[in-house]
Amino acid sequence: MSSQEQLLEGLNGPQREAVTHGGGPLLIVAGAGSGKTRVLTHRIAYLMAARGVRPGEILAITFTNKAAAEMRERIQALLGARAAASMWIMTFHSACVRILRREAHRLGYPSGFTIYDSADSARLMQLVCKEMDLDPKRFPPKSFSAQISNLKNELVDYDTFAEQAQTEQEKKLAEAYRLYQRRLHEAGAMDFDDLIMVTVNLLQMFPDVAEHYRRRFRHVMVDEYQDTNHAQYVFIRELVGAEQEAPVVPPSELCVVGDADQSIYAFRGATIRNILEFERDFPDARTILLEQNYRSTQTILSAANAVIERNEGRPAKNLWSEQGEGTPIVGYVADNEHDEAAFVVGEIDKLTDDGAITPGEVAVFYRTNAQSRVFEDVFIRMGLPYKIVGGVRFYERKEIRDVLAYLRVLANPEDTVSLRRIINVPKRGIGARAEESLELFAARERITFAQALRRVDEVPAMATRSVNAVRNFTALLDELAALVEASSPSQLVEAVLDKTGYLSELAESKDIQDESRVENLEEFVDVAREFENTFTALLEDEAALEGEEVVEEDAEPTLVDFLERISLVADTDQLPDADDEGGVVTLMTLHSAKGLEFPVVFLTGLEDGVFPHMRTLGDKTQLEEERRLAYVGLTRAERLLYVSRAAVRSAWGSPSYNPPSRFLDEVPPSLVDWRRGESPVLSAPPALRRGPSGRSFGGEGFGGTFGRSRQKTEAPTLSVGDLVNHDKFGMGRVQLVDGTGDRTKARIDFGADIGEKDLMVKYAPIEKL
DNA sequence: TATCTCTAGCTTTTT
DNA sequence: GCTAGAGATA
Repeated sequence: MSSQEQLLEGLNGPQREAVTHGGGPLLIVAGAGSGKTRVLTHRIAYLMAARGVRPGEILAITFTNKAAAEMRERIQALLGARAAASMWIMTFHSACVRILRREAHRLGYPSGFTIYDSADSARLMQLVCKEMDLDPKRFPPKSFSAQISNLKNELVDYDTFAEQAQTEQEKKLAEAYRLYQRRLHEAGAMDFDDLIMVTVNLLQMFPDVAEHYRRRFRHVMVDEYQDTNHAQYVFIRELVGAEQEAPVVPPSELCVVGDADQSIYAFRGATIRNILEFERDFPDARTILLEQNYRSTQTILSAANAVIERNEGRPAKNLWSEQGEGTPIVGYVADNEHDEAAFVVGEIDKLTDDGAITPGEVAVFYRTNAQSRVFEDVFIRMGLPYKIVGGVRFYERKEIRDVLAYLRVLANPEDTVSLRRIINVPKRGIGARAEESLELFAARERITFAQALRRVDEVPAMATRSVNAVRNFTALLDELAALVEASSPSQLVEAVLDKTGYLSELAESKDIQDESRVENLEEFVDVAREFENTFTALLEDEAALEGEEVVEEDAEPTLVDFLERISLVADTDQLPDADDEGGVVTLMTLHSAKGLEFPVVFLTGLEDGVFPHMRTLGDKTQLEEERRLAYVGLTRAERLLYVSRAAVRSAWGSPSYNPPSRFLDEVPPSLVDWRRGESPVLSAPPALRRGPSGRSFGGEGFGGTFGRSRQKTEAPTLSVGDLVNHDKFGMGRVQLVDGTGDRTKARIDFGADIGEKDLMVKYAPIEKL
């Protein structure tokens, strides 16, 4: 059998077609569990075996590092490490950074530009708003950040936006956008959204750059295409060169894979449009449907199909399985979240005791990270091994960010946000006052903050003590900067910890928290060492591969390489690794669950207000996204699926009585075996019940009359334009009413001080005037 | 200038 | 129930 035949063996009809299709653009609509990654990797292998494509000509783009790592692994298994090493298999952001490092100088960025994550960019926006003297109540920096991020995802630059700005809000936003962008550029920094947008700009402004990458990447593949936003879509289009009039290089072959039903990132700009309109965007496109599911039992698929069918206007798709009916779904109604966690742990205990299941085969899903705490408590108490994916990330810890800020300043002295973060950390007597003087001086002299530091003697009204403190600080930076050339990243980390006195300050502290900080910093040094080892190995691989080209004599990883790795590979993405014996139970949010599969899945917190999330209840579009999220969760399960909810759950410190999730109602009852169908807690008198916000419905606590529950009798019927009075916010006017019955939501404008609020009419303490 | 205390707002989800 | 930022106090 030829190697080509081997590659096609075991694939079903549509899968084969997808692997062998050549020529025009290809859209693979891949239902959950339909062997999408298998098709992608086999397609790549087939391209090489049957069509003589070189690995260097292949670009495969994913959304998460997790997905990229998995694909690389599977390609390695198929084609060997050498071939895998010279392919670009990476996230959108990594691919763009790689292009930008080479080309961004054309737009005035240093090649070692800093990458600002959301926290950094929020900080910069705060500085910008302060500089503009904006009232944070009326113009919240956070909201500005969010809006600018949206604009960038739509490829709207500040000039374009300024032209169309009408209201005062928009005009201020336009101004903030411009200043923000200027500060970024001055700092030699880009935020996450810039990485995509600037790359697009580059490809559009410099034909030679576009041509270079078009020549290189003859085959472009995009995974999770339903999650692309507009900027990413244009990036792909430019890279492929689909729309040229008279192409110098013929368009590259494009192959995208996606499933509109699994689009769960619309909230950050992803548009299903891209997948729905693929055939219009790329003429001569071919679409192949993969509908056979190899993962789950028919019971699980039927449940998932029944739920997702409630979404309107989706192209019909019917997942089917040959795995048989399997076991019914197990349902459980707990009294509260502790009870729910205890049930989950109890079930896992039973399953693993029987020996039928190992902990590593079990996953517990929840909607928000906050829900993980209870599970963690119970897992620890019961001695069940577990692992939480996501949550508070290592690199978001204060001490790590502090050290990182030092490293970034060493790599890029103009990086203002980082510089200002560490200017007085550890405390060295440069307070808010001194910082402000420096800022003022910089503004007046039209120089950057970093330059102002160097001219501290000229700053007026600066205390001698402060001047000395600043001098010592710059001397410290210079001392560290002198080490950069000759040191590895890990040595630099150690030097920073030592010479700044950061470590000794923590070591002397009596605070127990600081002990774990020291440990985290030690771990960080290890991370740096680990990075050096793997990086050097990788470089050698690549060098060996491109044999005829110049082999770099010193394949030492630089500080910039290290920082980039940390910005883009947010966590040492802990995939559940099948290698270690038995493994541990995986706990994660539904979002991080995408792309994974487990024999046993617990889907928890199925309550209206939790999942679907409170903020989505009144909005049909958002609710449909929640439903897709439910679909993703349900389809992760291979053999055994549990669904559970809690009658009471404490949120914001006080209990809230949530109704069952509507998604539960959408699962055909015949598929669910309710271990416990209701909770006695539900029969508590209404006066004792509390709404999601913790306010009691009726009178105050026990004193209230049962009959006076606001739940049924007092929810006012509102229409747009009504005047209302709110216990806390005062008078307001109804702007918008949405939803029906208990789920009615109203947007009410309470005037300039408070602004608009979206309130659940049923729960909010409002009366109609 | 540094530290303590209080309060508001907060929880989606990720690169 | 927690945290970041504001304001008060030493």
